[in-house]
Amino acid sequence: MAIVLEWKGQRYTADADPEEPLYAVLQRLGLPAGTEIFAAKTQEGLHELAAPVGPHSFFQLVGWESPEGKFVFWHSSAHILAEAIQHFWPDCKLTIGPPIENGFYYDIDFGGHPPSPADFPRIEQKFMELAQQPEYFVRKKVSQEEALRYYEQKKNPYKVELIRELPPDEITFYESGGFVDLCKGPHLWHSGPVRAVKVLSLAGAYWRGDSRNPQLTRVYAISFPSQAELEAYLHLLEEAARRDHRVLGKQLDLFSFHEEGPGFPFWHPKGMRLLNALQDWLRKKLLQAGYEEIKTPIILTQTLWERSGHYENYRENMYFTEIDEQPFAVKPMNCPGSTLVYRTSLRSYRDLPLRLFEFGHVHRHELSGVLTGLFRVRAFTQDDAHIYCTPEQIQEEIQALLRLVQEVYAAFGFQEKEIYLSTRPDKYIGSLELWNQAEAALEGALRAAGLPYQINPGDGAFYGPKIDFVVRDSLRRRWQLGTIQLDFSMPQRFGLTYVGPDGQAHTPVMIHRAILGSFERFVGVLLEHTAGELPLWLAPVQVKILPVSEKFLPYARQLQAKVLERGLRPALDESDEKLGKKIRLAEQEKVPLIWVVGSKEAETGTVAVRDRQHRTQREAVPVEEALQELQARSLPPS
RNA sequence: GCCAUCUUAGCUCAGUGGUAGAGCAGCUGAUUCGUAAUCAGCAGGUCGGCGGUUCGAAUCCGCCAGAUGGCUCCA
Repeated sequence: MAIVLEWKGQRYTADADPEEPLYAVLQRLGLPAGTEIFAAKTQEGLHELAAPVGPHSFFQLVGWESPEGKFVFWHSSAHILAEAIQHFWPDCKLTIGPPIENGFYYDIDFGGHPPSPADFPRIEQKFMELAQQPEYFVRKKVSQEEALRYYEQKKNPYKVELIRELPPDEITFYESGGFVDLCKGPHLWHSGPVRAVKVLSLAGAYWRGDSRNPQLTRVYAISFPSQAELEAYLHLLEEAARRDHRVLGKQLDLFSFHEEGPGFPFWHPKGMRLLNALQDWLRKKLLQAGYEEIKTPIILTQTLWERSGHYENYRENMYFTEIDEQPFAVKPMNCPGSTLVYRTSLRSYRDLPLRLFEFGHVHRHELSGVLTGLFRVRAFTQDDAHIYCTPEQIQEEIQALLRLVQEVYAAFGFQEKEIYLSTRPDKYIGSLELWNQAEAALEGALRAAGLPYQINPGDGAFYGPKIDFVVRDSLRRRWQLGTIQLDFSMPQRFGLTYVGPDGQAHTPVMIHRAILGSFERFVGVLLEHTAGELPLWLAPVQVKILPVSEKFLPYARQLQAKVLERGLRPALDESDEKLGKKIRLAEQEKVPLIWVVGSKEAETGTVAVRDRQHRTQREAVPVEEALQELQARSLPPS
């Protein structure tokens, strides 16, 4: 039977017996079976090299370069990891060990004696020993009884539980070396290409992801076809660590955290300069886009939250207090406050869409274990807005929003983004008709904007469908930022109405939306994205003025005043240090522009400009010219 | 909240049961300097907190807090 194989864009044809393993065909063609080629894709999915050719007539061969190739590679690596661990912990109970985006893990019940990081080297050593034998992965179909007997004898309740849930005639074991594991595959033909491994970390993980279940030890690791690739990956991790916003926040003196307020960021002067630059820019942009700004109180009566449904659904995450013996709550969201503003006048359809934004400071009692720098805090400022409109206006509003979101992300250099449309869940409120109309409006807007998106069926909120935005930063890490959510519930709960052309009261649709998400989190993302090299329009210190000696301080102060007059952000080094030291410090602060002033400059009314971005130095630039250049380059993207 | 690890001077970190250390930063003095660290001196710590073991604890044990990596969560 003739089959076609594709490898690296080349097509190969071969005569194959359906019974013979795929690797035999590849070997006949002289293709690097098992070394560079890890598996094949057919119409039915992934096909391992050791499996018979079967009825398929076309095979797309995959190796390290493809996500599927990595998937198989790391899946097999997980088995080897388990075998290595079992060598040192013979009584440990294996559960599951899948490949993930970067590497793989294995969840193991060590029965109270888990490994420690000190054990990683010997695990890695044993792993490599096993991988390089090499081990061949052999698939075995077993009956349910046989499978159960095997794991009951091993006293492994986890595998027993898994087996009971599998279709009885689809249970397979994989054997590699002396190691046997319940697994549906697919796997490498053999472990030969696994030439480097790193055990990364240990973590607790609940059995089946349920916090009521026993906690297992998750061992994270990653493997590569070469030592060089492992090293490149470790360098990437180092680079990510170097860009850690928590480290940069300290180095650049932007913000801090304290035991006295876990999860509550303290913003320092330079952090406020950055935060304000960001907010000033976005505020202007929103006003231009037809929004109006509001501000609503931080503390509101508990009855308000009961009415909004937050008390019912979100109580655990709220902070409560008491005023004049009445129960109050600290707002975890801004929407109820916004609806109170909406209700202060009788709204006409002519007033809609009404776009109200609020840089709202919200407090949420996040679990202590999830707090992470600025990424996950207990108090943050959302770039929140609520748009009240008629159902007919949804699509146009969403289209305008999509344009706005694109513009905002582009301003920070986030080129790659992913968009997710989440649709009606099983439990929902509102009429089916309204849902269909809303989903069609969201999808229509995405289509009209020509934006690629993925659908998360059933992942919408109970009160409406939503669109989420995920950007990729300069290290290609993903960050969820903005969200657009339609809400049919809140307008009803708060009795919001508008008078239609028919003179009757109608219920408006509410669109909740955040573009940056929260300013705190966004600053964190931005710091990691830029490695702290903030663009001039955001830099806390745009220009640092360095007098060559104290004699030129008066001239330097004049310059500082001129920069301040233009609403820009200077800093002045008044220390009694030599110029070299001042330059060094300013460069470590990642200040975009440095003005050096000494006798020449003071006498001629000039500055010497040192430019970090262009790595240039220019002497004797007239002050006015330098100021104009600074101002021009500090303009935010429009 | 759960699991693991960590917490020493403002910062970065040494210090494995026997008198708390370094570099940077800070202060004082000298120096007045031209594009990535001037020199000298000084000061700075109930070793996260509380309790225990011990003749003796930064070091060993327990509890608490905070942080880090995960899990669960993120309406």
